[in-house]
Amino acid sequence: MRYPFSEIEPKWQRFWEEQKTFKAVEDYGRPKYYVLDMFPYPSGAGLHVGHPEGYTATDIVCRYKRMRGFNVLHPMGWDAFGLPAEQYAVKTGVHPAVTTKQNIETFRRQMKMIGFSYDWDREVNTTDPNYYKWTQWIFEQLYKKGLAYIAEVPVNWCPELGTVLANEEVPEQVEKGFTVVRRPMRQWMLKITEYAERLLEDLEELDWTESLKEMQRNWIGRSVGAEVRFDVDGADDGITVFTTRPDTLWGATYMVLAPEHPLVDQVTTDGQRADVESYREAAAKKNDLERTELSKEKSGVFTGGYAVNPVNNERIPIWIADYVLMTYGTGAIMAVPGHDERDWEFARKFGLPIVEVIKGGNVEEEAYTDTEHGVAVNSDFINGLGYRKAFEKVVDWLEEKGLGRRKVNYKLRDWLFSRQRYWGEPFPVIHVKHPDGHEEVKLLPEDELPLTLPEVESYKPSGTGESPLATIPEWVETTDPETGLPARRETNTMPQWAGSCWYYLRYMDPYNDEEFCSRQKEEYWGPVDLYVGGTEHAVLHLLYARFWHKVLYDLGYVSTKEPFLRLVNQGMILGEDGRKMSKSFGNVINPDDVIRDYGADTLRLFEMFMGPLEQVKPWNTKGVEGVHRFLNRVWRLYVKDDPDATVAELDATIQDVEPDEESLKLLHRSIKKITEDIEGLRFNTAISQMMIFVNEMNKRDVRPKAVMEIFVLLLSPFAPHLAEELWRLMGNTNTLAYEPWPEYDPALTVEDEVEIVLQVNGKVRDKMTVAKGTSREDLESAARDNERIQSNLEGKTVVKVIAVPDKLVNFVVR
RNA sequence: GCGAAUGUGGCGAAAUUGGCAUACGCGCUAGACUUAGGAUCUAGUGGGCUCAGUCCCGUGGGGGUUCGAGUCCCCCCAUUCGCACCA
Repeated sequence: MRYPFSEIEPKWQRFWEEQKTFKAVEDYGRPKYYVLDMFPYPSGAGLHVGHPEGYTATDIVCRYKRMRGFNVLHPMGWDAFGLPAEQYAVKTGVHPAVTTKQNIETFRRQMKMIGFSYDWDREVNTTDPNYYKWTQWIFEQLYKKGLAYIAEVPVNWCPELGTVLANEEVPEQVEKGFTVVRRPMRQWMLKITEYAERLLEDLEELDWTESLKEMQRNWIGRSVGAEVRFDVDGADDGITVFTTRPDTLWGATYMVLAPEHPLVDQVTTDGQRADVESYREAAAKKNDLERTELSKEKSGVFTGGYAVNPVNNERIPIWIADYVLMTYGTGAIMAVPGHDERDWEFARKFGLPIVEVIKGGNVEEEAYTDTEHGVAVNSDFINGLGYRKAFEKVVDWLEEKGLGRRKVNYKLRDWLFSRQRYWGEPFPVIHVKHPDGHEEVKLLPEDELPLTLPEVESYKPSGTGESPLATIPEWVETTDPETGLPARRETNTMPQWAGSCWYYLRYMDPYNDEEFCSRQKEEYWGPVDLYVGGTEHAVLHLLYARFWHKVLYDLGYVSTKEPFLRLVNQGMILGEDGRKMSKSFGNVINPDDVIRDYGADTLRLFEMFMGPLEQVKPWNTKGVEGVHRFLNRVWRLYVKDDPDATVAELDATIQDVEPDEESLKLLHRSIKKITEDIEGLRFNTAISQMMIFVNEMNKRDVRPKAVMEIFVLLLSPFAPHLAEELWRLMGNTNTLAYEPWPEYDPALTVEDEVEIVLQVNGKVRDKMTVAKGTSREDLESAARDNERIQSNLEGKTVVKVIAVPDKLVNFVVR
């Protein structure tokens, strides 16, 4: 027999919705707790079982925190700009807003079916003009602060999609069979690099997993070194390189410029020009991916030019090679083949000299790069010094001579912030054409925002590399309201990341027409106390959002340096076959089916019971049945088993009696365990404890009502529908959502008697039960009286006795 | 190649500060109730043996520290994730 989940669940969902049980209201006197889920892109496929994993975890925490007296903010919304809806529009002509709306309705319906306690009155949608008005407004602040600029940059152009892609989007599209080529284009960029140091430093104070912080650190990629200038025939300013190993300057036997380096033309001699040109052309045709894929084999060409090594005035040849990237450092390096693996490979291939300047390895065999043990040789005034000292001495010397300076470099690059698409936020910008021919970028006045998306005939890319917006002259052509001069609107739109950079702020004050969020509300609700989402956003979304937050902080709009205090990545849920869930494997589990067959509470409970939240784990239908059996058992514990009953009645075993000692102890141990596990997000072990409680109570003929009532509260964050129903059954008239969370009595969580293990040489020989807190001495003498111990000690010499109260006694014998 | 994480029964997984390894669930075995069971309940379930014993082995492998190691230290191996010519 199954409990009637299909009646109970919709009933309580309706109740919560009608009563607005989970509406969050600013109540400035009460402590707040802000729990945030990464809002989804509402795809046409609907929710999959991966979504509810993190959402259930946060829902449990929210329901628990409410019972703990916190004013909980727990909102949901939609990251609804994006390529799939636009691609669909290109194919079918259906406006992306239409498909987006349908998809959102599906998502919302599915989420409500799982019983999540969101405050749906705070729902946000990044494609809503009332929302993106403020995305545009924040962009204007960035621009005014000098953090947004237009640059002609080589971009990843995808002809099939008719758009450029961000570096991080390239592999995904290439995998789908699209081609991606390099092509220079006018783009909006955001100066995230200006915040590199702070984005790195402030990671320290965050309660994020170490591996996540490490990913961000690697992405930012800080490295400390020096810039050094080399004199060059034909280049007045010489060539500046960045190096982290200025201590190896004496070993620099050649230089390498990136093929795109602006000085290549100047240093190239006529004799080498043809070779250099053809190499540069070949390099330009490759995208970043192809360049790295060919990394196994080094390539390059001699320019014919020479530079002078500033430390020893030796003439060294200048090469170009695509293993040097224009986008990092200065786009030029000094090559030290003796002590850099890449340079060593290159020197070997092209027969360039390799000089040892750090002692410790064999530079004929391989590059020696050990900075811990190596000692400088063949290096004039730093001979004999280790890395650190040599580094400092050389840099001091370079600075003194004006040949170089200390420098910190970052891998992080400025953020390519425009896309040639229709379905994104329009830039609130016009390009004013002045009579003298020059163009001026002007922001739209703030009171004219939002600049909404116009209707278009066709969603197809314009084909010129511009977005479909470029095909609507009546939208593009405008006049500057200030000067009356003709102007063009910006036809690029913002990338999908823009809307998700600040949505957590809008939830705090979603209907505000005057500001993106009132300062008072931000100070109350912010920062986010707990943020849960997938690892796929470990770097980009979280870095971009932190960047915007810091800018808003600098401008005085938000009160904290960081937006997300505690962050947890839930692990992916795999298919039953252990592979990633995918249509092509046919192993996708649909939450709707699970809810239909077993109910939402079962889905929630199983998602949490599978294992630790952060771990990757496979789905298992048998396991779903297992937790469903558990919930049925809970139901039977409380409800009279009467097939003819039309209304559920309390089971006769539940009696209003004084709880016995044993039940009380079980209850209080359970309260302790479950409370601590929720705080630590260890939902799987919290559920185990509930199972232990139920297994035990199942054996009883009499179940004290007071104990059984408290258990309902413990269960409620996990299986809220069932818990509400049982709560009502026990005579309560209101929702349990705001009942105080049960407290445990520490005295009832410890046993008065403990089992002591008796060991001889570390092997368990017997056990005995003694009063808790029995002293070492008493333990030892009791152990000596034990028969089995006596027989084991016979004929042996006791060398040592270890007695640990409440644990064990161990005799060490010879 | 670099960085991070993880390796425990047939499977998902537990195990405060080092102190009875395998809680809880799945699966499996046997039984009860049943016309029936893919319902429910009870018992059992790491491996081995000279098979009920005061036995031996056992947390990826090898060493070490300790009275005592899944847990601490060193060296390997495997898997997963991230980065990948970042000078």
